[in-house]
Amino acid sequence: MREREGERRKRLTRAEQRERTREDLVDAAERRFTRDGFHATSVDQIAAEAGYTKGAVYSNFSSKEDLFFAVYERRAQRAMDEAHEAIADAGPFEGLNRLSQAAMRRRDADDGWLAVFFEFWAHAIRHPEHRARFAAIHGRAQEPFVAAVERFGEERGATAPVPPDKLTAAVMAMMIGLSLERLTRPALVDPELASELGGLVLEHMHTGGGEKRDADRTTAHVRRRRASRA
Amino acid sequence: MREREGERRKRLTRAEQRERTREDLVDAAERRFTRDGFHATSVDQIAAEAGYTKGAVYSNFSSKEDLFFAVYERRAQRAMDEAHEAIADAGPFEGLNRLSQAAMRRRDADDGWLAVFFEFWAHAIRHPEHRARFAAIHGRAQEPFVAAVERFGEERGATAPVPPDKLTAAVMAMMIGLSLERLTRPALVDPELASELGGLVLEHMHTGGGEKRDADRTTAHVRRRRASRA
DNA sequence: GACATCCGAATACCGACGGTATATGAATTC
DNA sequence: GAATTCATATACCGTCGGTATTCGGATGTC
Repeated sequence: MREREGERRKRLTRAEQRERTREDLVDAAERRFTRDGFHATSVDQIAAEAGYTKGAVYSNFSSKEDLFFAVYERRAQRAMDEAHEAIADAGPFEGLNRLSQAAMRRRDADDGWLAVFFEFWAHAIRHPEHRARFAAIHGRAQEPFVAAVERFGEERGATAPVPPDKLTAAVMAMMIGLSLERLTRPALVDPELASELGGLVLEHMHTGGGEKRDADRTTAHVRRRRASRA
Repeated sequence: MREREGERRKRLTRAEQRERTREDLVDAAERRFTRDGFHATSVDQIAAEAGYTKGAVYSNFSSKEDLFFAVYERRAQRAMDEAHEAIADAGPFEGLNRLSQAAMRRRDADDGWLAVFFEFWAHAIRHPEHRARFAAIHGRAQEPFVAAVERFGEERGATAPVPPDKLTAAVMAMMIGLSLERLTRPALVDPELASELGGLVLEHMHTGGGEKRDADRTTAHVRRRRASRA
């Protein structure tokens, strides 16, 4: 890694060198984190994989978490660009459709990232100094979907009883919960079920909720909620 | 902790002593794990909280994970007993209703456990030697709910297009995803929304899916699924 | 009841970890 | 071309999970 594509490092200015080191480290961190997880990957291993030592890491990042955030931010940005493009190209319906299909196609290849993402999420819950930054990226990554849900409602001419950001968060949380389950008990999760339930919820929330249904077909949960309002 | 309620430890037989030590350690582990998390809690701290040293832990448990499993198994057993009782007492409708209310009431108090549960789940995903045991407990803990979903379907006289264990796993995964989201971005998760969506999915799956609806009210996701079948 | 055995728990120790303080040497500045 | 700066390497720290060993009281035997 001391040379890259035959190009001698010596030719680089200090700022370029630093930038290249940063990129090398983020690349190596992404490979190792997704392969082995956050805790199981040591800072030494990442540095070695990139062709440096720990000193390079701590001179470019303030902590192991900061390095992970660099990976996360890059991945989130790419996903947002992809989502924005799909929705701008094909509108909210077909855009979400395409994104959902693409995610399904990538499913197994993304398991490593998904695993480390959950691991770091759990880590962030316990460490207030990282929680806000995690929540910020996680929230920003959902913005294209919130926008799509808004347009979905507009094109339907229906307003959901829940604001679009909360509705989007709920639907995505559902997908995420199913992904988490799939990593532990793969046979139990039908991949099509996830996207069908997502669609169901979205639809339901834009057709007046359960209020058009007759009482017999209402679940205990919903009935209890109505009772507690009265 | 060397004495308990004025009772001298010396009076105990060796087997009783060992059993008491185990209980003390599991109690201390539960307190520490739920308060600080799995990785942030050291085996030394747990031992000290229980009034022992690390030696006591490793003479009673094969690893830190084994100790966590002891905590998890005890909690799972208690939850199962509670669920079985509620459903046996009040039937699947009102039983799930009561359990859902009880969970809502405990919500904030259970955050610590929820956090360490997620943390360990992510840990188990990366460690095959613990994954099976985790999946077994996690699966067993859902059995009362699977049974309730089955009875729900029977009393409705409707069969869901998805087997009850998969349907239960999906609904619970949804709840879990929303809980996870709430730990990071509390304001974004409406607590009532979770149980309403759970009820919605359950109901929907026992009323012939979306097939009775007209085409206009079907989402892009569902339309795509139907198209891909044809 | 005295002695030998057993075994649960305490103690001492190990390598690996994240992080820090310091050293080094090449790029930059004057 | 000497002084300075600064990115990276190196040496070191406290803490961790886990293990090997030691210790001492309960247990079994006569």
